[in-house]
Amino acid sequence: MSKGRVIFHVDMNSFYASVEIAERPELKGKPVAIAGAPEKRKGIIVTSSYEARAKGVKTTMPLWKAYELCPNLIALQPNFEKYREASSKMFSILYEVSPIVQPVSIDEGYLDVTDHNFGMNGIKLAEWLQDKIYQELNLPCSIGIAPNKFLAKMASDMKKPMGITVLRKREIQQKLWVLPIGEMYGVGDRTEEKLQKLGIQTIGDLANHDVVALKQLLGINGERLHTRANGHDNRPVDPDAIYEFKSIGNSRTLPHDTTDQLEIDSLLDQLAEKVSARLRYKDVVSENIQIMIRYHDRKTVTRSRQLRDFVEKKDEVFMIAKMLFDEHWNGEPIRLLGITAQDLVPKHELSKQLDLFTYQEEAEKEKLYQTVEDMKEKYGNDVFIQPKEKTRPNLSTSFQKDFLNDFKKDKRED
DNA sequence: TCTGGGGTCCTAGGACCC
DNA sequence: TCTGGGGTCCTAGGACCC
Repeated sequence: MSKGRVIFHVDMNSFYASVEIAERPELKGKPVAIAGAPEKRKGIIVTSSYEARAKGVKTTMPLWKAYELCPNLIALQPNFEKYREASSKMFSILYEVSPIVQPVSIDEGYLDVTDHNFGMNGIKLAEWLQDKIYQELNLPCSIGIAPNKFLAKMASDMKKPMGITVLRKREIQQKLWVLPIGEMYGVGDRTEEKLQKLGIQTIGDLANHDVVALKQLLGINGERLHTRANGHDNRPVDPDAIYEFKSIGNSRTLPHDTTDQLEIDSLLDQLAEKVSARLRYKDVVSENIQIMIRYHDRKTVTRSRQLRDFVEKKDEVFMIAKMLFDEHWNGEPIRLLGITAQDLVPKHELSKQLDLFTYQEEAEKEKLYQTVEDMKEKYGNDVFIQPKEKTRPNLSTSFQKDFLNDFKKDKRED
């Protein structure tokens, strides 16, 4: 049997608010909240200090409601640039402990310290780490210590702020099973409702419930939750996970619901610009563009198109988004628009396919090579490892130009 | 004038193929 | 003469998390 692992889950406490307080000590001890533009309707609470939470202020609560509960609330505009910087400093400290770090969001991550403990036991090491983050960045965090990711995650939630919690396998019954089912990671409102209908109130109830019934109710997720509730989770801490992103999207809620074509086009244009810039920054191309339309009544639809070419340029992203929008908008007032690039492929993985396309074009033009065998001879078998079955008419030339010209003309005529 | 913006994973139906 | 079974791809929506 292999040796048990020692996993940390490090969770920054009310991160955005703490970063602001670290910078402005006069805010310490006061009810501070980070919220979107106060004059606009997107003014919702993103996070808040523990003093604000004590008054009932919660994440996603509209700002006006937070003021009702806590009249002396200090609401600050978010500064994500600043938070990203603090985040990267925090992760640098984690990497000083172990190279096996998996960031999962801007303010939390897993560490595998099984073989990276400097001869300390888990608690001593966690104390050292928590202290270092606090001394160097003036930011509080909670750390969960457990033999796997799920238990470490649950443990870090048990003592906040500045807590350190060990959750051993043998302590599950006493520390984990007593928690209400809604507090389990992976159980949201909908799942909680469904489980309660089976009479499941606590994580312990879930752990001891018939797994077949759970699978029937929740599909594969039922089985997984059951396994986790029993303390099993063999997922490794994966330091490469951050490089494997699946989609890049931008969306924005309009200042007011609109049916105005110019306003809509201008927003689509901005979103396409952002998505494209981020694709280029990450050095990937996309094979599938999705738009999201949220209507005045919050009803939300998504529409996507699988492409015959990879796209990355703003004009390409815009064109496809605009096409999808025109095809599917029902004419009702719109609250939010979004564009997401999916099916991402790193550019460096593309060269072989591109070579093949170029080659096919050449071959067609010059009629030099007529058969697959010819191609194999010239390029080797490698080019056929990932065959693209569909032939891909090139979307990026005349069609695109026509489309964009039409669009610009439409705009002028308005 | 209730509910932002960034993601991941799973499900389910229809088309299509063998 | 009335309809199997398996697989993949595409699309849309839902649940969940921070």
